[in-house]
Amino acid sequence: MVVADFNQIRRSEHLPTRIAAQIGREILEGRIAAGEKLPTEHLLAKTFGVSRSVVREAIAQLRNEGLVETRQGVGAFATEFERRQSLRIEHGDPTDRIAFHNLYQLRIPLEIEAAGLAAVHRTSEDLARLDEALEQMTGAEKWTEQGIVADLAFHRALATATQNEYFPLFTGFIAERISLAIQTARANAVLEEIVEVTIAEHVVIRDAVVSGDPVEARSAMRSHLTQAASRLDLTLETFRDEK
Amino acid sequence: MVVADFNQIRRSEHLPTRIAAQIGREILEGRIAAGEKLPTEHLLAKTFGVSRSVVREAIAQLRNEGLVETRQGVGAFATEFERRQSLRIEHGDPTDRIAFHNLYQLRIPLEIEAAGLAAVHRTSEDLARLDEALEQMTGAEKWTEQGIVADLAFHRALATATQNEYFPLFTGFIAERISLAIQTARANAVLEEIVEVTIAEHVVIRDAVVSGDPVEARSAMRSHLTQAASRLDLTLETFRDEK
DNA sequence: CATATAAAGTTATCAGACAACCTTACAAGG
DNA sequence: CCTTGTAAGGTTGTCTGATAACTTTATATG
Repeated sequence: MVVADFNQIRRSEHLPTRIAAQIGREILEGRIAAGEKLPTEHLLAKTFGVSRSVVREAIAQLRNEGLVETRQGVGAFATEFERRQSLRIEHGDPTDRIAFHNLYQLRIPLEIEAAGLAAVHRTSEDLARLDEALEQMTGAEKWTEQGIVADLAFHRALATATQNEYFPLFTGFIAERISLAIQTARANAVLEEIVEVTIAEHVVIRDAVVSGDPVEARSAMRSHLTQAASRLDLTLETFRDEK
Repeated sequence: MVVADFNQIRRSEHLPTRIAAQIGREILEGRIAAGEKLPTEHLLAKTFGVSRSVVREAIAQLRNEGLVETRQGVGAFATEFERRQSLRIEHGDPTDRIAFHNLYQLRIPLEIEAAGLAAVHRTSEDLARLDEALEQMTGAEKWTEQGIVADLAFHRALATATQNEYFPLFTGFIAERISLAIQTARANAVLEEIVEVTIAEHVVIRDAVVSGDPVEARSAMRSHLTQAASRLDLTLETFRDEK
């Protein structure tokens, strides 16, 4: 399919989404103050020139994002600042250096804790998954796609081994973001050269988990993350609590 | 349409949200495979015993959360694993003891890290917010609603002080869940008696943040969390990394 | 003055229709 | 055999109008 570029035909995308975006902008930029009541659905429908269904769907979307709250028989209100708690994270620019740094900063304590908990709670199935990921890592000729997948699998297996469902949820989300950013940054070239080192670090973590030593597992994970960070030219504060 | 049919969904709270939750569960638990097509809106409406509008809103919600994708004229599909980008967490049973424990377990490393980072990066505005929360905490006669709000505000201010947008996002989300669970558990009676102790713990954290000592801030937060956990009859493993 | 009741306004839900879009099948023509 | 046109059917997107549920406010009633 190598044809002329007809993609220019901007098919108007999802009406409710566009309207939700517009109303959301009004709120975020303060033209609709926090706590203030939005116009009624009827009025919004008329001003936007669409049906009430579309407006309703738009409002539902905003409510889902935590930007508005609706009360039947009363109206829709812009959510107060303090209560805006949506865990929705926009797919921002993957090359955003600061966002990347912040994500990594968040990841570190979670992964370290996960390593410690995994060392205590891991089952034999967990250990099998860890070894499987390590094998795939070793099998990968270079640090290509497969290596990245294996890396994700390793950390996911570790998070699962905590026996705490929230760890795979959170760390998986973060790790995926990070690895995506790395991929788009084309840092692969750099990584290819140090596969052996990376694998060695993972093996240390695995051994600690196997032997059931949480302190050692945490230490191994900490050093893995800091070294990986330095390979990515990240500068991070890391604290080690004495005694 | 005259007869009662109690097999259908009870109308206690927002219908679309509940249906979205149910369909979402079907997807997350694999009963609807990734990439598979969902039943048509008409069919879903009939099986749930609601109108198509409600089903549409439910699907819109799921689409918002990145769990389904819709294509006009074709259908709605469960999104492939790789493309799922949002963190979806069920509003589970607040009294679920295990979920509560797991949430707390996740919270600990995050809050500790946040305390350390806050000690390094806090601005004067951050410190003002911390003190404001502390004042409200002190002002509260008993550990009532107001005290809980102040507690949340304190931890939110601390997370904001990290200058890392992800910390308030994640910790705020978790903390709110936890406090909700506590409220519903009617543990207020217990808490009322130890307000002074709780406030004192917060003051120690604040002082460490003010003096810019990350290690001390972490230590203070750690002890606050572990003691709060013991007041809630939670047993947690905590690891302190030696040197 | 307190309480009950009515009225009006708003969101929630329902029902049915048409529009826009996609897929498929099949016929027509090369 | 292959390509193209056409029709049909199914699905989501949008519209319209109505009813139910809920809240607030005003009014009447004792």
